[in-house]
Amino acid sequence: MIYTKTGEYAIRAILFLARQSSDILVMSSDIAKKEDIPSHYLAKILQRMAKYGYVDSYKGRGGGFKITKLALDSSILEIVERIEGPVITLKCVTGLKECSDEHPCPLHDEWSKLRDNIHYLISSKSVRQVAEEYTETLKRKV
Amino acid sequence: MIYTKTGEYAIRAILFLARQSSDILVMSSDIAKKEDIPSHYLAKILQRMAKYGYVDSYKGRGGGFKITKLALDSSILEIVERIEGPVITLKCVTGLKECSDEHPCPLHDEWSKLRDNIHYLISSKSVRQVAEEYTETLKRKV
DNA sequence: TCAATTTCGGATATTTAACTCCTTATAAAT
DNA sequence: ATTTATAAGGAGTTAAATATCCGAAATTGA
Repeated sequence: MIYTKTGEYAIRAILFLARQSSDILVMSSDIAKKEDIPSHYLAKILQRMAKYGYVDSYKGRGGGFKITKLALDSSILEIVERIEGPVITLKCVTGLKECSDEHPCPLHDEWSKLRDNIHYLISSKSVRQVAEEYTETLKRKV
Repeated sequence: MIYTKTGEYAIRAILFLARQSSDILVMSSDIAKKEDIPSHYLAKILQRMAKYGYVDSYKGRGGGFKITKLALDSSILEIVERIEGPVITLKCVTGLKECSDEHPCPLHDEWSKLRDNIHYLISSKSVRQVAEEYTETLKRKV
């Protein structure tokens, strides 16, 4: 896996919220049900994301969460790293201690490229873009 | 990270053994010291690798481990997956439940390619090749 | 034969991630 | 006001990964 579960849950929740119309509030428990995420655990994650400014939260009856502009304009990578720390930290796929740009192991350069590609893949589009494109895809398939 | 620590330790140990001359035995504790791996923990991993046939083990005074042909001819991926199970299982970087080849999310195809590339990177060369090429690199740099 | 050394195998401990539960604060509906 | 519904926050539990410890078995050297 490339994220922790916590990070994965965070993204799933954010992308879910990003696909809702901007004026409604969604309850934590609804997201949990729809996305099949442990309810109380997700609640904690949303709580953190509210602190980071990725969602706005409203207490009390009729309350819930909605995504913020900040999150819509952020990349998946940014949000995940905020939640779980650096993504793909392994120095090199060989794990060799001495492996570095100066003393590269045989896989080092290729691995560096791939790692960059992964980071690019999840950072070059905004959450908004990903969500919109995904919605389009689902429509077409019907 | 792309491997668990256990998997990483296993590879480091295997690559270390692959770089030793074929007639000597190396003690678990030596590998641990040289590769900076928790000694007792590594011992367990070597024990498992002995069962899998990746190393031969010799008890008693003067005993230790040496790598087998099987391991030298295996890829890093094969060995890691034997130790820790499938590498990079996450369905997709978006984590979306509905995401699949039929209903691909916007990152799905690119991610599939990258995942294949990673697998190729760590499976197309044998441990022997990687070890030899790395030894060459280290020589040149002196 | 005995002592020393090394792996083996099982048990235990520690750490971290994942998950749950309970109480409080807040807001809306009755 | 009171009830109901929701998030916030703190504490606790479970599970899995990581790490340590110890006695047994095997092998070598004295």
